[in-house]
Amino acid sequence: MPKVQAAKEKLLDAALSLIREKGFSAMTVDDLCARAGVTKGAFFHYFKSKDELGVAAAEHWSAVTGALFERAPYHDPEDPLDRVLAYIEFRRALLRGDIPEFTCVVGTMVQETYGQYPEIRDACAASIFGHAGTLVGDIDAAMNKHGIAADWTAESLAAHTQAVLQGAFILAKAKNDVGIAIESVDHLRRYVELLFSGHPTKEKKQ
Amino acid sequence: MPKVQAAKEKLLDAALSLIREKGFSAMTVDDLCARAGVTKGAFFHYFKSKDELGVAAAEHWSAVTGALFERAPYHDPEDPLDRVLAYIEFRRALLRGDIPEFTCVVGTMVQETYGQYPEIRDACAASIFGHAGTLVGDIDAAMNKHGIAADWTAESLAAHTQAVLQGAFILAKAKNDVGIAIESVDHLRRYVELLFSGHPTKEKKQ
DNA sequence: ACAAACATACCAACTGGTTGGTATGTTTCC
DNA sequence: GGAAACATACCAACCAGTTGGTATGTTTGT
Repeated sequence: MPKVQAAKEKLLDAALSLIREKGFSAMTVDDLCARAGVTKGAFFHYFKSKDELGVAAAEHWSAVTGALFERAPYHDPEDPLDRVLAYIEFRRALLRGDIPEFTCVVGTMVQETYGQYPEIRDACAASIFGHAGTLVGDIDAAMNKHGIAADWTAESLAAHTQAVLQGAFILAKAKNDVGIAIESVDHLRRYVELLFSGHPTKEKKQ
Repeated sequence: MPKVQAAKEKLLDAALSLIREKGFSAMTVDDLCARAGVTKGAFFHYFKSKDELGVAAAEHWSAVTGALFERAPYHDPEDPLDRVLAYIEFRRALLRGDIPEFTCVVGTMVQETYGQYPEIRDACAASIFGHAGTLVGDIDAAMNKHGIAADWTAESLAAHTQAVLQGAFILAKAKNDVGIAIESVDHLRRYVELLFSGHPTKEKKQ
């Protein structure tokens, strides 16, 4: 059982949960080590500084969520609009449990770091907009199929879905209640439905 | 003329700008005193703890923004839907300058404090949902006038506007660019228009 | 009217615990 | 046996909060 880099993985996982619970600034290196069950020596063996861990945590988050969304079932529908709506429904279904279980690590972290740690900010941006980018293909296909010529782009709608989700997390934290977040996601779904309603698909309807 | 409570006001104003710049946790009491131009003694004369300042800062933010929105011109239109759309346009117009100039203090603060300082969280919630509450009357009136019987409430739409704005701030911080926030507000405006389009007003149309 | 008593508004220096980070081991794997 | 993977011990700077003060009002008793 060689457990290569076991401490590093444990530290990164601990970082994700601690950032979700108390944010990046309030999370101390000692917190991190305690939760990971390693010592400070291990921490600074793998990370030159707390900032560097922040960047690594954002990248770790991208990897973890990337895998989750890649294997999620919302890609299955044949119709691209159905895939977009299934994505939103999937995000809605993820809103369960306590708040730190469903909120976004990089959304939380970027609020505290955008002005002070540009490298963390950029890693968070890569995570958020990288994920948004995975939606662009489906939105674009839906726009084409439904013959939509709009003053908005697939990219901007994809980004908007992330804005709604990030904002929903903030409202849930403030109200200490998931329900308010679910309602915003419902508004988002309704918005996408309205955007594409009244635009029959190219194939089915002339 | 020893300016009654001059230090307290300066400390609260300093808190608003510092929280917007670096968040609540990363802001130290020394930071606050330096920016306010007072000493630590003055700080602890007015606030028992940093937590208590957090609560006071949220309330101060409520007062400042409350006054701003109360005297804003978006209340002028006679049609309630026009007032709602004018509010969104007003929020859009506020998205100018550097990021700390337009982002939301309580939205930032609640992310870091919701799990550790329930009193700060509640003060932030009161600020956010108190402001959202000022929209409910207009939305309700618009729903009545346009004869809308929906599976959503005026309250939930009002909250959703705040979710979009909060999320837009996060995206702007991540991308270090206001533009992405403006695009989300445009999506929000389009959503409200779509919700009420196809529902002629009760008076004008039969 | 007036001073003693008290309250408010602040300041400078200090404290003990915490923080990110380092220096120097010891163990584990190939 | 040698390097990577940790652990132990420690430090200087920083942190929230305290102490003990001064200066300037305001209230009260007479």
